[in-house]
Amino acid sequence: MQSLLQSFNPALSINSGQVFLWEKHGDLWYGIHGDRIVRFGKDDAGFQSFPELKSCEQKMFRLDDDIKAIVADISRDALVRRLVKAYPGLRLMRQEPEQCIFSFVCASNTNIPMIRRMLSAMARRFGRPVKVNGIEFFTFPSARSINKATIDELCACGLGYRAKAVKAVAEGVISGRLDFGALKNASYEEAKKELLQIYGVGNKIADCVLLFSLEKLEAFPIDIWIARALAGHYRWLHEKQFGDKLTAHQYDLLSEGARKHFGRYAGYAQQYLYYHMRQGAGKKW
DNA sequence: GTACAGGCAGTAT
DNA sequence: ATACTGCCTGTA
Repeated sequence: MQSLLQSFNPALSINSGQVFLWEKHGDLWYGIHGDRIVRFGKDDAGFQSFPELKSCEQKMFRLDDDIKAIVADISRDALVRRLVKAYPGLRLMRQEPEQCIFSFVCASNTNIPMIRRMLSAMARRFGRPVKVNGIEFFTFPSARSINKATIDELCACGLGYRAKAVKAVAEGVISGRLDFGALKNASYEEAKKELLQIYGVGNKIADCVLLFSLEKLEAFPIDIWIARALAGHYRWLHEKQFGDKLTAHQYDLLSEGARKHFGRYAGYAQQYLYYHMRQGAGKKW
């Protein structure tokens, strides 16, 4: 178990587009995890959360997963088998549902530096300041505090037209219409259907939330990069050839095909494919 | 200037 | 049902 934590490299997870609010100061990585700041370093530095929370790293880094069994399962695919070996520090992380859904609603039609900018601005404005090692951080704002903000205030965080969607998510959480506890217990299909009801949440964002925060490891989010990977390496999944843009039908077809092919841990496989596609592909950060 | 970036909802077929 | 289009904002 401990060796897994030691082999974790936050930079890989950030570049795999699953978390956005991690930054490196000196030799240490700091991350915003909901209402807490977490700190991660190699060896002696270990892991710490502020305020302290027992077993926080087990949860965050999914040390409760049977990673051996998962890797064995997804390694039935030859490409994934190769990538698992190539990127040993890459891990799927377990996020807090609220931070996760707000993050990915902001992620639509933009890029990682912009997402980071938006989320940081929201935290600075609506989060709580916390000093760790003399560095000031801001916790991720609660749905309640986001809901109290006006559309204009959210726009001032650089959200643009996404402000309306962020507000809709906050209202969903406050009203109880969006119940993450219930979604965790529901099946993948049921939970996805519920998420798709929320304004601003489509196929891709729903799958991200399901995979990263609602324990649906079969979820297989398909963005432009995964679509390219599927077109390049898994052409047989396609009914016919198509370009970069994904229609709803194509998304469903590919997503279901991928879940069938990669199995119940398809989401893990997706992380490796995504990271691989971004390698040397003109990253802008 | 303009193309583009990790989608979405609204509208037209 | 399926395809097309506009959209905030920042960068190359």
